[in-house]
Amino acid sequence: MNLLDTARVYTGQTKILVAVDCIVFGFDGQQLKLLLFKRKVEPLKGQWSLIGAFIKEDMSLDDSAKQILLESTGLSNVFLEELKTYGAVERDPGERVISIAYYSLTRLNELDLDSVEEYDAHWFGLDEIPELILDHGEMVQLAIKRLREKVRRQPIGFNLLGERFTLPQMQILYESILQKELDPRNFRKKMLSFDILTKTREKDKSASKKGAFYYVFNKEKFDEFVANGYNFEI
Amino acid sequence: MNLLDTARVYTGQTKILVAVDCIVFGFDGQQLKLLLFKRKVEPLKGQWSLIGAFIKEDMSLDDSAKQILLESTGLSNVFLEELKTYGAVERDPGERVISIAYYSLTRLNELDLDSVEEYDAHWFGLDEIPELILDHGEMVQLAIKRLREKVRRQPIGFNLLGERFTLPQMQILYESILQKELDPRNFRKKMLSFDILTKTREKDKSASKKGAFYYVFNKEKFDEFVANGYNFEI
DNA sequence: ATAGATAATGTAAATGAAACACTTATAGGA
DNA sequence: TCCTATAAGTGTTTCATTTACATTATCTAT
Repeated sequence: MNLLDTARVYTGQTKILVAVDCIVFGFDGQQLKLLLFKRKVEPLKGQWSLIGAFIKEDMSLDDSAKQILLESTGLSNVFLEELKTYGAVERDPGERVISIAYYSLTRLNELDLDSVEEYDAHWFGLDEIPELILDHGEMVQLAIKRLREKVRRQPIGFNLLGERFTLPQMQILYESILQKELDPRNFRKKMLSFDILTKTREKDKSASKKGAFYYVFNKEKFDEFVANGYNFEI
Repeated sequence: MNLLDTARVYTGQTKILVAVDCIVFGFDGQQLKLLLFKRKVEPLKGQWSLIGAFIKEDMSLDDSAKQILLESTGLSNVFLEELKTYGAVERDPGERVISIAYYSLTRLNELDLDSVEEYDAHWFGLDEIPELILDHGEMVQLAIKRLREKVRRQPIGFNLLGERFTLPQMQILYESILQKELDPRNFRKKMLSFDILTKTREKDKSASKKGAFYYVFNKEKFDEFVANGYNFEI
């Protein structure tokens, strides 16, 4: 009997544990960071891990991911996207688990610190990520790669910044994601050319005496931009 | 009790049916086609569907997808990549099923026609795709979108052509994927500039009296190309 | 008043993409 | 065998985009 002979016959099929794991990125103004958790249960208790949970009978994958994020960080309405599904037979030593990895971009300063502490979490710079359980390290590396690709095509950087931000802040963010220095003149020119930022009259003076003007993301213009089939290369 | 309190406690968790569905693309020399199957079992028997099967206990997702493809088309060693995982609670009326969609690019002329016929399959042009069961239509649309993006960045076109091919054939393929006409001078210039094609001495005379030279894909040069961090915009 | 530090700005050169038309090779029929 | 029809093959110019690069402006603190 081969695979297809039994296709779509529901009874007698193997059911499997399914989990969602979240790769949570945040930006602290200097560098891109990753939120990791100390695993609380056996096996592998005490080791660093992504946050995740099993899928419940009555919840979709996307909703599960959203809820995990809400419970662990207090954040909702964040950028959250499926990364890849991991389904090697022996990937979890406890029992077979298929895991759908999601990655999210969060505003680090809006985080609910109580939630985070409750779960024994810690932010790590990308160059100081500890060894992770199972295939979580692989998930993280793929997420970083995907983020680098995506940030060049879509303006997802806003998800990592606060409501308002300065162009120098934004440049630092892009530099920390792409891991390379960008020319400030070219960066500003390009970023402003999309015409999706609105300059405010206030300045952020925390980083310099002169101060840098705050900008806000202009959703209406962005929606037009998307409708016209955007191209957002940095 | 919230989601995270129970995270990674294996016992007592809900197990779920998990399936793999394959979107199979092929190119017949004129247009890009999609392989669809008449569903053989209830519910929804007789309707058009992607080919798929439930995951067995002892097989990874990737291997399941490979095997499905092998059984239904006789093809192995084809381009096969995860597309997205579909996990809405009510997506399957029979019972909850989480499905990992894969898409593959095959050489239509190498297909095992017996296998295909045995499964009541049919090739459809992208403009004549019938209504599909469940969320398979959505999967197909996403796969087409992904293919269009991907073909601009990676030389996956080779997977849809035979061992050897002419540049006009290749241009038709790209035009049928991207759904727009390309300038033959610019296309050839660009394609040859990657330096991953080797010209042979034979010509294909089926399409013209003059005949077009066959080229073959040069894997060594391509590997160099990849190693240097390619960029394959068409 | 000045020094120090970051923000803000423009232009020229190089590269890459797009637009465009004619010549070449061959088979098949006159 | 010569002519015709048909698709294959080829270069150049224009335009747009990207990269490289240096100075002035603004403000605070001393």
